Amino acid sequence: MKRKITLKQIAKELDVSISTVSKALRNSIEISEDTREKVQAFAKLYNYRPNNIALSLKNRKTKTIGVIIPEIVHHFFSKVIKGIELLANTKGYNVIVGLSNESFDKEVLNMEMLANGSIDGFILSISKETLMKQDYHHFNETINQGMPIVMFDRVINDLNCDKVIVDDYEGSTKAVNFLIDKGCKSIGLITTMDYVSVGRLRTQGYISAIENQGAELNAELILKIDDSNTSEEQIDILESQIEQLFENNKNMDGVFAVNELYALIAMKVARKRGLKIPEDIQFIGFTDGVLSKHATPSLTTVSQHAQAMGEKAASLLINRLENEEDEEHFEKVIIETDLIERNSTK
Amino acid sequence: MKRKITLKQIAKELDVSISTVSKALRNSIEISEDTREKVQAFAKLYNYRPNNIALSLKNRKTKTIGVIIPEIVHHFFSKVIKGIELLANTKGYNVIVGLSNESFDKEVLNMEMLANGSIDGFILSISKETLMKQDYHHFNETINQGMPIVMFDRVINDLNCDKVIVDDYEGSTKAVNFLIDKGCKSIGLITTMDYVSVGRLRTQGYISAIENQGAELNAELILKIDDSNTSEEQIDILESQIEQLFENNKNMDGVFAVNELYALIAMKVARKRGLKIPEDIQFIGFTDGVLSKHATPSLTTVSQHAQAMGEKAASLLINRLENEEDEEHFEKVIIETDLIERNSTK
DNA sequence: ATACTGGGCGAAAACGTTTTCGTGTTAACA
DNA sequence: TGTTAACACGAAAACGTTTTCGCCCAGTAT
Repeated sequence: MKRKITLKQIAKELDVSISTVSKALRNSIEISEDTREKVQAFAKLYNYRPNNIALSLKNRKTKTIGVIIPEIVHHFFSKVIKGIELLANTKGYNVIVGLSNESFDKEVLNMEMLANGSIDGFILSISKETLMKQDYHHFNETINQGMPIVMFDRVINDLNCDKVIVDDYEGSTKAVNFLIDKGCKSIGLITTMDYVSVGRLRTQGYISAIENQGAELNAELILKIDDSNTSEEQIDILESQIEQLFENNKNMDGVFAVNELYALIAMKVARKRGLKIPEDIQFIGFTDGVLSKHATPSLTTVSQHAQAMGEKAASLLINRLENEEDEEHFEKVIIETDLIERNSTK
Repeated sequence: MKRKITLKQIAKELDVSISTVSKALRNSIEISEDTREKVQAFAKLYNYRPNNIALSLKNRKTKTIGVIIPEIVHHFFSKVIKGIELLANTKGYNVIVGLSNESFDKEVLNMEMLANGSIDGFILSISKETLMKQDYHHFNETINQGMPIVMFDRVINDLNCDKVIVDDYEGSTKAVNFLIDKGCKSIGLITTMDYVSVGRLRTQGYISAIENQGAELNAELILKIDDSNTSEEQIDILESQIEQLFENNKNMDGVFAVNELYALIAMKVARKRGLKIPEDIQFIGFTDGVLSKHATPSLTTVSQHAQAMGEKAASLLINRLENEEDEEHFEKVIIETDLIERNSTK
């Protein structure tokens, strides 16, 4: 077991100075061709690679991006990571992942762990608990220390950082309008509580689509789920709430859900009640997960282009890291949504 | 924007030496109480945190684990990462993620990027291309340089590292026996090509369960899918292959699939052919993804306990990193599978 | 013979820590 | 008063790089 070789060892072995070795390896013209070749041959033989940590210390940059997300077992987030990793890799960056588990404390802890020199910048999506507490001091402190942040999906507006979001509002109106075009007269909405900004925006999109149609808004048709405690076995509760929604709106012939799970459960309830999809009732979800694609019937959905979001976020961050120029001017990139038609709509 | 403060700056400000500051902050008795308090107060005021990179360089350890996986948009792998992250975090370690995308070259590249000091050890699952080429030099080199590796799920046996695997063989026999117990007389198998070790083992489990029953093995009942080109739109091909399987075995009344997607598509085909699930034909998949849980009908499945695998892998690695003693003796941990009964079986 | 020029190389600083080993001052003791 | 011990602190090395600057020597010009 031979440990990795260092410049110092090469220098000693070849009886030259460390500086000479370093310069020779970097093909400096200061060094004679003879010495250069000798050093390079030796280095190659021993498979020399510069130590990253030493380089990081010297250059005061790590070429590493910190990513903090609420959850990784989640199609959307893992796809974003994929996008980040893909782009980061092409630019020679590594990606270090921290999970907040939707917890404020873990989010803060994770950021503190990474902000002490381990990374050059953050890409993150805010945890639900943080959104609820509205305590953003850790973001501000990080930014004030000169470490750039790029937020995606769950962002807060008045913060000095770049943001990448999906056009939730527009995506929702698109979906609801689509249902209306397909003949739906009574469209239900299954959404989250308002503190999750994406839930709020999607709700607003629904509302404006309905109102633009000249139809009056029926509060009975809107179901707001409290998913703050993310326990797996509240799925039963979810199902009974949706059951209730159907019970209260017997003539409901369309449902827009802000995520695919809600949509799937709703379809299940509809089926139980003997409704045919999409003949009697149509469904659209929001997100581009696997569930939608392989559900029966497959679910028409508003695609968020998660991977593109990740790539864009990484690209924004790396740009900011490598061009110090454009300080004080922050971008807010909006990723367009697409409506993917499948079999849950006519 | 004030950059992070260093020992040197504190020393200058308080007119003491760097060593004094360092010792004062670590509560060394060498330093008088007066000075200690003064330094600590100042440090607290300016929110001093030691620079991780400098510490890494000094200690020659980074407290960071490198994870290389073939794909992250995948329930199994993301759950493993979750387990790794969870355990690593409690031990003060960070996790840096690299994706091989099932490509040999990217796997090698990613490992090289990280093996130069950025991390203390690897946790990885081998890419399909690497398995096919059977070129493991990069693993051996890494190990020879004194950097420990823990492999999970897709492992190779004759390598000096710890391994965490799921008992694929036993899981499969369990599943097939379950189908037999439930009255299935003609059980189909949908599996992958043999070079994917987990596919091979699961196939063997199927075979031995059938043979143990005294039944003769019918090659017609076994469908091996070539998923080496992982293009999304070969799903149609997949479907038609499964269609063929049904066509060739009209009396098939049970199907065991080595992953949940195969099982779902098979259920879809069965439904198209007018078969009722589970009355006419029963299904079991392998994996614990979301699809199984929310499919219609929900899929009985062999659960792999992915998160537990991740935790175990991280724990093995960290143990090895922190106790230099037990070199040369490597563990192979087997995670038991569980059969989760849902509605695709009687 | 003297003064330049420049090629080839090494010493040293710097990045931010921790830690070992002095060293100077003071108080106590003989 | 002289020796010693304890106390409080600082200098410096080390981790592995890169880079600036200076030095030596040979060759060329004067």
